[in-house]
Amino acid sequence: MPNASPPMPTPAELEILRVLWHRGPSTVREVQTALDAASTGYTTILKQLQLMHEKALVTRDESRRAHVYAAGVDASITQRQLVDDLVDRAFGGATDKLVLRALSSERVTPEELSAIRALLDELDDED
Amino acid sequence: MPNASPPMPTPAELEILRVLWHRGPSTVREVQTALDAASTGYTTILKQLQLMHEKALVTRDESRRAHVYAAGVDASITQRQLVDDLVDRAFGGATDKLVLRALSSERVTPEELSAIRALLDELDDED
DNA sequence: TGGGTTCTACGAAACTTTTCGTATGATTGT
DNA sequence: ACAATCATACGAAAAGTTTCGTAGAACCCA
Repeated sequence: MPNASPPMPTPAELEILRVLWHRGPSTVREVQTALDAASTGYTTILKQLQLMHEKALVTRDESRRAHVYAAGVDASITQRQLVDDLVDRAFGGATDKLVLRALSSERVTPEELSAIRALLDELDDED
Repeated sequence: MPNASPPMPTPAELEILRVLWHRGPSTVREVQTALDAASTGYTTILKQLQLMHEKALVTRDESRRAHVYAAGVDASITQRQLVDDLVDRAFGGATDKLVLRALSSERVTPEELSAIRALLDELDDED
């Protein structure tokens, strides 16, 4: 049911959003332990979530003592925004340039290539 | 001939790099006028380029009075880094997820889809 | 030659982001 | 009931980014 207006998440905020997207509504403690190595202090995460709440990037359930935070923005919408933003900033708006750059990375597996080919076929069928 | 170690460019730095990648070696004035609307002050761009020089993101030719700056990092390498970074931060390392998200954007033209399909075919041939 | 123009260098303000210390209130277990 | 524990709130330091004002050197030209 999320939104449209909140600002783009910063890098640290995105880390937190990924946790919330993955595990669903969570307390500060849960987010902290989910963050690899938990190298960042507890109050850092707390403060981060409080700021994100002000920015409407997360919602907060205060009914229990340990407040429960949930993502306030869709993963799909946010990811789209981030991709579009990078397309504009680094590729001058040419989406295909970004895709080509991503695909020529050695980090792409054959399975991933298959998934992409399947999507291409779908897009063709639509038109 | 560029390199590997310089830090990732910030958003404002990326704007400048795009100008240098596009027009080649340029003076501060040329970069400024190339930047759309030239809304940012001259000394701002100058300072930006000086900082980028310290970071080795650009090289500088001081033989003439108006120093000539050139990109110190490859477009392809930098773009790859930025894409990989976004893949990690927003998609948990799954490159295909980013590609799918990019392709399902309404901003992709049929020509771009063709280019991507061509690359997929190339990648298949290699294996 | 002298005044206006165009540079660079330097420093610093204004913001944003990230981090954490400390205070304080709620909860728990013994 | 009391001490230890766990949570939030608040403030602010530390770090990074973006912006520009001002000073002074180099250049141009009437």
